[in-house]
Amino acid sequence: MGEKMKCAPPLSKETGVLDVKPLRTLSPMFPASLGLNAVSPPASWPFVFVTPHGSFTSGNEVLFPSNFCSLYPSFCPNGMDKKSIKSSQVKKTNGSVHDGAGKNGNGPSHDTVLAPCPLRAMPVITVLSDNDEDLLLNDGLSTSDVKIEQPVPLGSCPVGGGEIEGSDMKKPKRKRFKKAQDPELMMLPSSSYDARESVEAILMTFDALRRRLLQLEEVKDVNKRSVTKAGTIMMDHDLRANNVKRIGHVPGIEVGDLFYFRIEMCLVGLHAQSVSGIDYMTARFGDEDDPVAVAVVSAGGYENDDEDADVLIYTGQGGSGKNDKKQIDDQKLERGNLALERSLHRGNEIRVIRTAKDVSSPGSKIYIYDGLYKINKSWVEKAKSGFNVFKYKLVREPGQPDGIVTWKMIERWRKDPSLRGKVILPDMSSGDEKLPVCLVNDVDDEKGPSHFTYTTKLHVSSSISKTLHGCMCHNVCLPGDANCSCVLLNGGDLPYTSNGLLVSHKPLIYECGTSCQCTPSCRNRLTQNGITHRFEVFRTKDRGWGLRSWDPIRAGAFICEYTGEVIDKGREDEDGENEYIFQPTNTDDNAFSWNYIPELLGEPSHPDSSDTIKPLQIIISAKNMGNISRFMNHSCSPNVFWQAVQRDNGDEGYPHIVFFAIRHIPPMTELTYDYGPCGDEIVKEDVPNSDRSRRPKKCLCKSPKCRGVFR
DNA sequence: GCGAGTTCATATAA
DNA sequence: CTTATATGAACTCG
Repeated sequence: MGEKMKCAPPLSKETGVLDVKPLRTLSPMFPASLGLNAVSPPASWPFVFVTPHGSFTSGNEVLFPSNFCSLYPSFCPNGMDKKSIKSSQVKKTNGSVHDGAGKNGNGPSHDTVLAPCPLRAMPVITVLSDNDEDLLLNDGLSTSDVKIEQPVPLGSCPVGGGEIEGSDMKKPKRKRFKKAQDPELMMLPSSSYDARESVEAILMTFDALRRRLLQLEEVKDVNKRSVTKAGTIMMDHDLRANNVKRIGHVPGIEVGDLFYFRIEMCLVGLHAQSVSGIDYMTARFGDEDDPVAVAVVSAGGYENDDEDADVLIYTGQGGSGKNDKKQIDDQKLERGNLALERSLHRGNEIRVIRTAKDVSSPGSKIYIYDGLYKINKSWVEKAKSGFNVFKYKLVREPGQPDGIVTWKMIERWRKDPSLRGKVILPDMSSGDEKLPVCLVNDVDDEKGPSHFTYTTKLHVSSSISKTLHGCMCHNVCLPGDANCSCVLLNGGDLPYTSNGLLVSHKPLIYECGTSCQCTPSCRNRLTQNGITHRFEVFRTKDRGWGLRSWDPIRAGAFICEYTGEVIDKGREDEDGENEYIFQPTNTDDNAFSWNYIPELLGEPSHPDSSDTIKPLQIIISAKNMGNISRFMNHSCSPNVFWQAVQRDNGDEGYPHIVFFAIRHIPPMTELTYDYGPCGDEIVKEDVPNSDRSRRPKKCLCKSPKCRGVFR
């Protein structure tokens, strides 16, 4: 796309000189999207990826592009050849015992040379059972206490520097599922946090790709296949995690994790079947091989709703007609049914994925990982059709975090909000929001936050210019409409999908405003129409009040706007310490790593980087008036990011600040965003008076990537 | 607005 | 390498 950024390099206010920000190595927004955590790659080198481990098999020489080191000196350690850096050694230690934690100096340290590698060969965390699998399977039949995660050997990493593939790229050979016994795969462990990071990065990349494909499909009249297309692209590029089937816990995946498509569970190794409900593998028990089930997807939704949430009655597969779901034959004891039967005898753990209806998009389902179960008994039943079906009773293993129980609990609250309990205020907004926002305290005796006025509006001082743009669309703005001035302002596309998801993070998004002709139902008015999730402000254990949602929040979904009063620079702390300040930081180029990778679609890489982004002047104080966003806490591993949206005035330094979900967020998970790094200048130099309110505070986010302090 | 039916997909085991 | 299988996903129709 030939979109041109109109932003000039920023002028420093004090000197009037070009204000060139030094490149930062902090990753304020996204811990590691595909390993791009340390730097954003230069546009001319789009296919550079950095493994979160920094470990490569010995003998693999990885080459930097010629300009790489000059652009990112922090990446190229002194004394190393600029063009060719031999990565740190990875010992292949067949059979040796690892502690599996990586925290005791066993894993790669942060000083390890991070060597970039072409995308196709991006090392994906792959998880193995211990090489002594026989022992594990017989000893309690659980691998859940063994966490050995490894990057796959970079066999396909081309030596000689990554050739950039364009749209004419050949279909790469897809890697098959690996056998857990393969000694090739026995390598050093790394921390389980790396696995989490990898899983999140894979899911983020998939969904960004999917949203972009959806956006393209709306304009061109092509086959509507964004989900499968995005999935195929991910698979073809080996952008996946846990590509080794295993019994029990899958590293990087936690009970309660959400998925919107079956392919998402394939990509992260939770459930390898794209359609079938029973995932199984042949495992070795002593000197016998036996097929056992490793994961099942319960597609039945809540049909056994009143039953014990820890029990699942699962029906076997097979016996149904070709294009028909009806039984036309007895089920046979083969494939998945056989595996489930063997699992009953072997007593192995089986991952269970339950489904719920997605209320925000009727007809589609949400998949919820509900943890490990074991089969308790099995029997054959005559179905309504008169044919035999297999039934299996699965019972949840004790001691796991809540999964589907939380969903069922919220379902009850929704019908009768009094069941929520510990409610201080049923609606903090007193009806101003479209949905009530309750204030709850499950933790201590605090009766609520100090007084403020709830407002859903941004209160702007009159000095801000009000020149408005406006489109002439009659009903609603349509994707690809070259006559819509709002589409053009947004670079040729509507920024949101038809179901209200942000496609890509942008320096600035132009929504339709008061001078646009389109109706309020125009999709380009997403964030001005108010909240769409049922939120609660709750008491945290150690960080005051926080924000979370009863509803699941999908990646890219609009959460809320930062409302309050726009204040002049230098007046942030006029009446003492002000913890309710929003001030945009211009150092978050990592926000753009949330976006899809253009090269995967054969598009040129986008020039969205810090030097094209005009810094925003706006400072918002929510001290005296504000909404739910004033309760959102800081995290160094956030699940929410902010986005500037132009809507009702012409001054691009004073946009609205709105929040979107980075990834799928399960119900009752605290929402957090990154308040931005402490500028070095603030930490090192004396804090000027005008910056007293921005004094660095000790961070309690507990993220492994925690920077220790925030503003 | 829904449920049934249709079409076109896909990852994996065998 | 090919083929059969499956509690898919998105759409159309009544």
